[in-house]
Amino acid sequence: MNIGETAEKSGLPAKTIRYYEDIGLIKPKRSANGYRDFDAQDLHKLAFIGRARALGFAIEDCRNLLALYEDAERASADVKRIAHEHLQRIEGKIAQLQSMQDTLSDLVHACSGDHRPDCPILGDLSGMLAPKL
Amino acid sequence: MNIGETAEKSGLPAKTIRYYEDIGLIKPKRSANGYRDFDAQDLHKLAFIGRARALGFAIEDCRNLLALYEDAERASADVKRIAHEHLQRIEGKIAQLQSMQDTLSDLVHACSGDHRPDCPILGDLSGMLAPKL
DNA sequence: CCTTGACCTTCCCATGACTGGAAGGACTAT
DNA sequence: ATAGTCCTTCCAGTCATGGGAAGGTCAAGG
Repeated sequence: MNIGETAEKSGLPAKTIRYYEDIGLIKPKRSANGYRDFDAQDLHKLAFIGRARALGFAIEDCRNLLALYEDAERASADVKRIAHEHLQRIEGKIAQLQSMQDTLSDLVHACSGDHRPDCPILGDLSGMLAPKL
Repeated sequence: MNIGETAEKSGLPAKTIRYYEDIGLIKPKRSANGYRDFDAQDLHKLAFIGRARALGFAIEDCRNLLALYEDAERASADVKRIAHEHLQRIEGKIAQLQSMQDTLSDLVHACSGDHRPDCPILGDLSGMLAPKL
């Protein structure tokens, strides 16, 4: 299977699939003409990576998860640890974004948004207004 | 004021301040010895940028916000539009992260996390288990 | 005057995970 | 033969820095 068909079936862009080969996540065979030749297992791996990426796992996490997936002797504890650490990173990011959201939401609501120059958003950024305690 | 003192007072690393000069956000004077020489206005701008960055605004947003801040004839509507668009991007990111969090949280709880190989996390990633409808 | 150490300068490289594009070879259909 | 689509590699860019090398400047102490 050529890269175009593989891209379509996996849902990943061809560029991304080449990149994954570059960094050693997959190792497709080559046809006589030099084209990459993907088999069902390559496709399965790509779909695995795609789902892991969609859950926000970093590439290195994907590499480790793939290795565990292919290791029949794995301990689920290892998988759980990776996922749990990732979950905590996500929770941290959500908290950070929600803090931004809270402040921004207040500022946007406080801004009249008309032709006049007065603006609490700029006031906050300039440090001239004390933020809420 | 040299860059070290400016970094300390603004809370930004000296590297970052040099970068901000590179991309034209600030234009500090130079002393005879070639050192950057920051005045109160430079420091104020840096603090402004620092606060905007802390709210997640992109550098280009910061540039536009700074220009509006320095324009006495600005319309607050322009500021509000930038902030509102940014707020929507943040809300989108939060929603995306919360969706990941939901799935991951379920998977992590469902994984026994012991020495055995059975793992619903890998099951989900491999596409072998139907996710909840 | 010389040295040490702290500061400053510019320049280039690395990050993460791709994405875009150029230059050129391979295949298919007419 | 030619056109069009696919494939290849390689190089550069993204975003907002951070790290580190090589070298100039300055203030203090001996």
